[in-house]
Amino acid sequence: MSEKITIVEIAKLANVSTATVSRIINNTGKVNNDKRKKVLDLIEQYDYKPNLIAKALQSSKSNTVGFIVPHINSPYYAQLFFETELIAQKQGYTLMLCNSESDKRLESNILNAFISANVRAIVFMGGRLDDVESKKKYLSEIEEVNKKIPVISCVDVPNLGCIQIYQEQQKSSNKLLKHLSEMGYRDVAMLGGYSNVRTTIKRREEILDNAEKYGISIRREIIESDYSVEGGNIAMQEMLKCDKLPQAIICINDLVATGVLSEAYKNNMSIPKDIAIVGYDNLDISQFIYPGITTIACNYKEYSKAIVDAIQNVDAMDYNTKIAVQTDLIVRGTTQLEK
Amino acid sequence: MSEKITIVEIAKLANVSTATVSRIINNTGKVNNDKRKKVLDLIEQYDYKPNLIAKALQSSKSNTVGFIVPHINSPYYAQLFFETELIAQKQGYTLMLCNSESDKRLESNILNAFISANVRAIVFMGGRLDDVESKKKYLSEIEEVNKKIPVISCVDVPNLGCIQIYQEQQKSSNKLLKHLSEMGYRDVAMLGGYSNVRTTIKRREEILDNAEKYGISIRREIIESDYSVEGGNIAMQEMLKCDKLPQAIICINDLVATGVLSEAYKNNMSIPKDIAIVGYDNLDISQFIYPGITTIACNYKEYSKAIVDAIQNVDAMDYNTKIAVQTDLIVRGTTQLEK
DNA sequence: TTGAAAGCGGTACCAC
DNA sequence: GTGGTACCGCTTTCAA
Repeated sequence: MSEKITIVEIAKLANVSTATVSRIINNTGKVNNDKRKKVLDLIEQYDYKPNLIAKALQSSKSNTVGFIVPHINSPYYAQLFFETELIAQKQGYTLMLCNSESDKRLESNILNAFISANVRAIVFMGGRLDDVESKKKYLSEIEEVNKKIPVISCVDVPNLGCIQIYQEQQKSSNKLLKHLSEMGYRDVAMLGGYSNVRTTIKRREEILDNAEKYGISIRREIIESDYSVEGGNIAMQEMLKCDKLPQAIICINDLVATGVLSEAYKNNMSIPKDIAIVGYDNLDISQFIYPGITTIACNYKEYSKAIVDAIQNVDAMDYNTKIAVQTDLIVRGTTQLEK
Repeated sequence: MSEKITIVEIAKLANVSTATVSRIINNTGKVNNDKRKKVLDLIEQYDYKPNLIAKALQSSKSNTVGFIVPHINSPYYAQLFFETELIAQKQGYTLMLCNSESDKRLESNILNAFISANVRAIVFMGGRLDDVESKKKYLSEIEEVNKKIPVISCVDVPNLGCIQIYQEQQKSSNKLLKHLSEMGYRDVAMLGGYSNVRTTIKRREEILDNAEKYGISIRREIIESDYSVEGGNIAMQEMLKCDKLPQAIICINDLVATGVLSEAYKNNMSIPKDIAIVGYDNLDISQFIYPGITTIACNYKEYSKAIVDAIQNVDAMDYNTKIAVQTDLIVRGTTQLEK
């Protein structure tokens, strides 16, 4: 390994002090033009790169942001992370991503790593924060962390003292119900997700609370499942045992919807004639899998922008800032026959 | 924000030197038991966390590993990253993930960030390294980086002086051809991917070079596409314009295969009766989307393990170490009717 | 404009 | 066993 060159060497070679080199690199303070040129040349020549660790130590501020997601191999988190990283990168931030597996010990390790790494902010996407059973104690742990390092929660958690940025659900639920109603689906079931997950509860509530005014009746019994395609497969198998199938199924997300769709094909059903299917998130695949999944879309770009904005302005923001990112209904082939 | 407590404060409070506290924290050297207990109590009480930045500065070694992927929202990279992170985390590493978008400037920024952050190693997944047209100049830049920080390439690049870990393709290609032959598919087309991508070229070559001995003829013309479901949609639309369809299509990956399958459904085709479909990678979805995609599977766990092993033993490894991770054929409904 | 020097929070060598 | 202290690479104040 070749030795890394430091600011001291550059300074020596240029016959100036490290202070001057520092000024040149960071464009702070005035420096004689000849010296500037000489130093810049040397930097070029020796391919000098400032040691960000030293910089971070001295300024007690790094340009790193910590991300905790339950599973990055879930396309929803991947998409959101991806968009966020694109924006954050342009602002000079580097993101550290860790998978918590929603596991207490893992998450705790990650938090410590982030604190020790002096990250600018910690962004929490789902996981234990999304668990309605998470104890007061846990929430106050998060608040403790928030005292040292700004925490941004991507889940709407009541009474949690940190910045929260999450998806708006009400308007789009109404749009969805209106759409289903117009298409003539009156007997509708919900499927997938677990009843201890905040985001899931919220989605269900918005549907349940508003269905009546659109003349839609929602089946009381919800077949639960995890949030994967496989979950959709299994839940749909269960659903198919019903005496009378609903006219439409609202799935907890697009992956589950994909699984439901797939299982429907397996049983030679025609979509949406035999049954209509709806998802949430608007993953890439939802658009391209036949016949296209009708979905309540996450506005990934807006969401990511809000996150990065929060990271940048975190010091000026109130601990209890809540930001709801707009969502929208996207109608595709699983609810509406192509013309 | 509450002030972070440092080793100096702990030392003062315990009436010992920082050296002693350091010894206790790191379990290096002997320390009187009373003092140890006192210090440990203080650490607990004040929730002291050593500043990893300072540690990294002083040891000129961090526990961070840099990952560069073209798109984390590609499920293949997401899956591989996920598995790697799980293992790496257990070994005490934190991974930094950046999306290069295969863009020269972005990638360059990322590399600088990684170098400045003093990462233990840099893992390259695809991207520009996978571009067969990447200039000698680019490769020697990578080798330059490799002199400062160990680089691990997940692409098999001839004449590149760094550790390389990639998927074995030959055996599984033969297995695939054997399977297709046994199922009676003689007229086979390849679809998807671009001809400037090393991994793609390799996959195609292995098929082309071995088809004959299994009595299979591969169509000369390859319809290209990007590596997404949409790419599969579009390529399949093109394919359907053929006078005579092939009996089977080998797609460049599972996403493309999903797109092809979807387009086939759209055209009321029956799979695999009308046409058989094969993919690569074995994504989660391939198993659960009806009727299940036959695929050449990446062994994610083994692959990830090899990567983490390399990170740990990088200093002892030869610059030119090449490791081929085994792949395997998984037969599903797109080539074989369910019994 | 410029440089000397004091840290940032640890680690580790050396002396006691 | 233990403490003093130089040092990791950089920024920033202060004085010149």
